[in-house]
This record gives sequence, structure tokens and C-alpha cells, in this order.
Amino acid sequence: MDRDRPTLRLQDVAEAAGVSIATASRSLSRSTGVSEEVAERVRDVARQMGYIANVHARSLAGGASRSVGLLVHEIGDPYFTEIASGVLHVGAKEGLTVQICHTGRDPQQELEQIRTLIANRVGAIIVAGSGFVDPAHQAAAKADLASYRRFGGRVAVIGRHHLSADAVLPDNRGGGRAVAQHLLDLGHRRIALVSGMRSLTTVADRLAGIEDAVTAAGIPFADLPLVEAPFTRLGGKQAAEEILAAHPDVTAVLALNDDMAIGVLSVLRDRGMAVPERMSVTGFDDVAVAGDLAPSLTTVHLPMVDMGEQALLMALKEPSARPRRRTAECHLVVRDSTAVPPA
Amino acid sequence: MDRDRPTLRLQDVAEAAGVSIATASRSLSRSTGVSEEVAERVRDVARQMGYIANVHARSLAGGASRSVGLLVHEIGDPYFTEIASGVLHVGAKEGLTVQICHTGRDPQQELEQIRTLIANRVGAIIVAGSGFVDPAHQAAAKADLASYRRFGGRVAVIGRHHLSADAVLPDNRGGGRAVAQHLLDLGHRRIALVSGMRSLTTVADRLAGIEDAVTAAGIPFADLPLVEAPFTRLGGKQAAEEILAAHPDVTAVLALNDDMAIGVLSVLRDRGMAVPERMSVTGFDDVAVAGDLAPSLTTVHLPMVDMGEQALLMALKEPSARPRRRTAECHLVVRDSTAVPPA
DNA sequence: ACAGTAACCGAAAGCGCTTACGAAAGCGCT
DNA sequence: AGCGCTTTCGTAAGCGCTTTCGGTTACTGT
Repeated sequence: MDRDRPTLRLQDVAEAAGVSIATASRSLSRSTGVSEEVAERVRDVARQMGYIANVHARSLAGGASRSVGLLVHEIGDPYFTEIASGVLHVGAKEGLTVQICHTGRDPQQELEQIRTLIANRVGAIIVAGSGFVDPAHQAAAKADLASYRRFGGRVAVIGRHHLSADAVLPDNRGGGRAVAQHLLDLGHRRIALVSGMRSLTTVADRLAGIEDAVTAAGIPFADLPLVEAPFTRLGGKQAAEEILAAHPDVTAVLALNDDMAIGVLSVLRDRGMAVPERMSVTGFDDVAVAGDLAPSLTTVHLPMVDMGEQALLMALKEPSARPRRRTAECHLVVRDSTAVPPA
Repeated sequence: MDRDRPTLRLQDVAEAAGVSIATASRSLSRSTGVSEEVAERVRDVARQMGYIANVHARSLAGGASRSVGLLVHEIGDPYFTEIASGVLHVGAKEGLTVQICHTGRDPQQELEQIRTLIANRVGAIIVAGSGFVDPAHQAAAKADLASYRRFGGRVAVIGRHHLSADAVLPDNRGGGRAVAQHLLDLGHRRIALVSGMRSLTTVADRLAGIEDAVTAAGIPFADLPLVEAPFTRLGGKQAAEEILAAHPDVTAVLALNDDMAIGVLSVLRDRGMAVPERMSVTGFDDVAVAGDLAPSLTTVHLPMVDMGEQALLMALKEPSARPRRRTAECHLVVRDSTAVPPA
């Protein structure tokens, strides 16, 4: 975009077609108030000249913007990849461009990216990766988003319920219950938990579900070895090392997401511990590769693509005064990484 | 963005700070021509009011836009995911917003998305997934991009050299040569090729490299069983079925991308054919999961994140009259899916 | 033939910003 | 004091579009 090298303007098209700018504009947008023949001619001329309207001018003058924003920690993370895929699908179908922003798990950057999206006057902001832990950033973001909403912007959050916005939430508690129950049913009693940071509501909810199940089975939740580590593959590795060292008697490792489970699997493979014969391992999320691992991973399926789609659709629908919640069902997917504990 | 619910304007800030709009503008952008005290005051007021400038108005008036576009087939495809990651990283660092568009492998949609990006007057367009097969679409895209460039837009293509634009290209031929050589070195002679559509230059180049190697080893390239299928996991499965049925003597399957290789592996697992003991399998790309599969996949590593970064950086640098090329080095990564052929 | 109506189109006013340009004020110098 | 220079700031002219408003025209019914 250079000022000095001008692009084709609507005026150029209008002149070439022998009509006024107003008529040209009407012909190219909602062609009402223009005779069909004129509109047709203008469109022909525009096409021949290769005219492409300027979105900036259009939204300045017109109002509504044709784009939405998506906030993720890191697009390479499979969890966010799938959400982005859902959002992009809906976006393409609705003729919206999607601006994706990396927060890099940095609250400061997250705040900046939110501001950037607001500056772009996007029609909706989907917050998929939200890492606000400290009240200061959270409050700032909330304030920005509030004023954004005041002038008509829509906000939807995926995976957390905060920022007083519409939210799409996986049934983390139900999923946690299901996967724990699965291990209990197989006969496991010494189950180690490989957890992300408990300050994340996602983690807290999943743990709550696990607690439901084990408590019902008569096992005190506090008895289960639990290691908190970053929600990443490396975190899973570290946690696995720690658990194997401190608790040689565990027969199953329940990881709170697939990434960590993959880390656990790699440690077990390095140590020559057979999965699932010696040790059962479960994940959470059911990322695309979970079924391709060997052994394929027993995990809780989250409909992430769906969640992305739902979030955008929810945001685009008529706004409601109070934040809406939509729960995404999770279900257990039993694959090859779990079995009865060794005798 | 609603017209009737107005957002804070620069004028509001100016009034609150007791200065003119011009001064307010200067204070908030490149603060030249304003005394530091005034600029400071304006910035304070703006911050307190929660003012966020309107990008549309800004780029209409000013010229340069702070955003770039990225075209991919499907963000969920790991190849594109990593490229997108690279582009987003550079974008975040440079303060650019990135608009990602899905083409869904549909030439028509690809064309539309290019137009959308031009309409958004993005500063650069990175074409990662380009599926132009028919001359008509290709010509149309070329025309649009040409006029886009004429007014200062930058274009960079990843993985193909066409559209007369800057390009970042993996050394597909070298990679093909390397992986074929690896199998030859292990002693394989009956090597089946699981190929994407040969009309793709990527495929053609990789095949050329393979031909180089096998020809040098004294094997007529045409003797190798070759199945063309979609460049997807499913395509890999289909191709594998076909090959196993028609060529039971094959000892190695060389797939032209990892996705197809994963499909091949799953077919082999279903049939109980041990990899690599009974059959060696190789991929191409080295997507993130390649190392996590079991057996982990021997493949050709492409620096995809790098390529995304390079493409954007190249586009942002001063343009050159003639299209530049940058070659991304590939290298073979030997893992557990290849071994000497069965005796 | 004429008022009344509907359909079509053009002139012009903005949308919120940047940036010439010019005015005013402060400075050192003769 | 008067001159030119620099610094600082305000006025106003757009950027390319949409949309209101009013003017023309063509068409109807009487």
C-alpha cells in the first residue's frame, strides 16, 4: 500500500462506465435503486478494469466490518490449530477474513493483540488462548473488551468462562470423570496425575472430574500422586521422570492433555516400559495425532473444530445481554494405551 | 462495528487534552513536531480514556497498512500449520496483523481469497498453498497480483515458483535424491512410490530427485511401481492398498509426504506387516508428529517454520524488479521406519 | 393534458484519520 | 527594533467509499 502509487478507485470505474460515483457504489454493493442494466454495465466495467474495492474506505464509510479476530497462544499447538480450523471454515463460508494473533502465552502481548484487533474494528473477537493469571492484565483486557462491546463488537471465549463474554466450554469435569472411571474400571488403583498448572480453570475442572470418580470408588483423591508441570510435551516428560522416581508402584498415568501424555509415552519408551502392559497412559483433548501414535492414545475427545465454529457462530448471532454458555460434549476414546494393570 | 454506537474518536481525545486533532494525531503516531510535554499529556489522556485508533481511518488517510495476508489450503494440515506459525511469529514481532485465508484447495476460492486480501490492502501476500492447475485461474490470479504489486503490494510464494513472485523453495529434488539414496544404501531395490498428483511442481521435483538417485544406481525409474493419489492420509492408504495388491515383492514404500506415509503405516499395521522388518517406509516434510509415530518416521526435514518466516521477511524487504528465489535446505532424518530389506 | 407517483440517478456530506500548509511565537543576530 | 530562522501548533484538504437527499424522468390514472 503506497500512497504515491494509487490503486484503481471507484471514481475511475464510474467514469469509465459513464455514471456517478454513487451509482457505481450502489451497483457494486447491494444493487438497490439502480436499474439492472446499469448495474450490470458497471459490474462489467469494474471486472474488466480489475477493480477491487478498498475495505478500509468501505468500512469507514459504511460501518460493518467483514473481519473477525482470533487469539491463540501458538498456532502450532494442535489444540489451537483445530480451533483455528473451525473458525476459518466458518469465516470462509460467511465471507469474513480472519485475523489470527499469537499471544505467545504472554499476558502483555495478549493485551496488545486484543487492542490491535479492536483497532482493526473486527466484528468479533474469539479468545481461544487466554492466559490471564494476574488480576491487572485481566482487568485491563476486560475494560478494553467492555468498551469494544459497547460499540457493537462481539466477544466469545473458548475453554474458559471469564471476561464476562459468551463462552464455549468443553465438559472438562465430565471428561475427567470418564477417563478416571475408565482406569478404575480396568482395575487401576495407583494412578498418577500429570497435571498442568492448577490455576488454569481447565486443569481445575478436569481434576474435579477425576476427584468425583476416584472418591466414588472409595479412594481419597489426595492419595494420588500429582505433579504439576507446564501444559506441554516437555512438561509431560519432566512429570513422568518425577513420578517414576518417586512412585514406582503406579500402574497408570493420567495426563491432563495429550501433549503431556505424548511426553510421558516418550519417557516410558526410553525406559523400555511397555505401554499398556506395564503402564497405562491416558491423555485429554484427542488431538489429530492421538490415533496415530503407537500405541494409539486412549484419551478424551474434545470437538475442537466444532468449538471454533460454535464460538464464531455464537458471536455472530444476535448478542444477548447476559453471557451465554455452550457446553461441548466430551467423550472417552479408548485406544491401545490402556489395559488392565500388570498382575 | 456499528455505525450508531460510536467509538471514541481522535477528536474526543483532542478535546479532552485541549489540543487540536492534528496535534493529537501527531502525539499518538510519530511524535515529531510536537513538544514532548504536550505529546505526553495527549498520550496520558488517550490511555485514560481507553482510546484505540481506527485502523481503517488510519490507513485510508496515511497509506501504509499494518497487516499481511497468508493463503493456505487448510490450517489443520501440519505443513501449513508450521508455515503459519513462522509467519505469525514474524508478524507479531513486526507489529503486523496476519489475515489467514483458507482456499480449501479450490482454485475459485483461492482467487476470491486473493481478491479479499487485496481489498484489505494488506502490505504483503504470502501464498503458501497454491493449487492453480488450470491456466484460466492461474492467469486471473497473476493479473490481480500484478496490479496489486503495481501499487506497492508485495507477494511471496512458498513451495512453488510461479506467479512471477519472490519464492521460498525447499530443495525438493535434493530431498528426493537423499531419501531414495538412503533406501538404496540399505539395499532396497523394489521401492514403491506413493505419490501426490504429478501436476504439482512439488511432486514433480521430488520425483526428479528420486529418479536421479535410482538411475545412478542403475535402476530404470520407470520400473518402480508408482501410484498417484491425493496428497493426504487417505490418499496414502489407498495407494498402499493398491501397491500391496499389485506388487507383493516391494520391500520399501517411499511416500512423497508425511501425511501419505502415515496412511501407509496404518495400512501396514492393519495387515500386521512389521515396519521396518518386513517393509521400510519413508515420508517427506518431517511434520511435527513424525518423530512421535511408532515406528518413528524416517523422512526429509523441511524447515517449514523457517520458510514461513523467510517468506514474510523477504516480502517485507525492499522489492526487487525480478523475482528472487531462496532455497530452503532439506535434510534426511533417519528414524525407525527404515531398515535393511528382509532377507 | 396534467397532477401524482414511482423509479432512477447525481451532488454532496460525511466516516476518522494523516499531513501539507500557514500562522504564531520564540530565538539569536545585526 | 527589525530581520530571518526554527519550533510548535491549528486549519483544512483530502484518503475512497456509503448514503441521504433532492432532482429528473417516465409512467400511471383521470
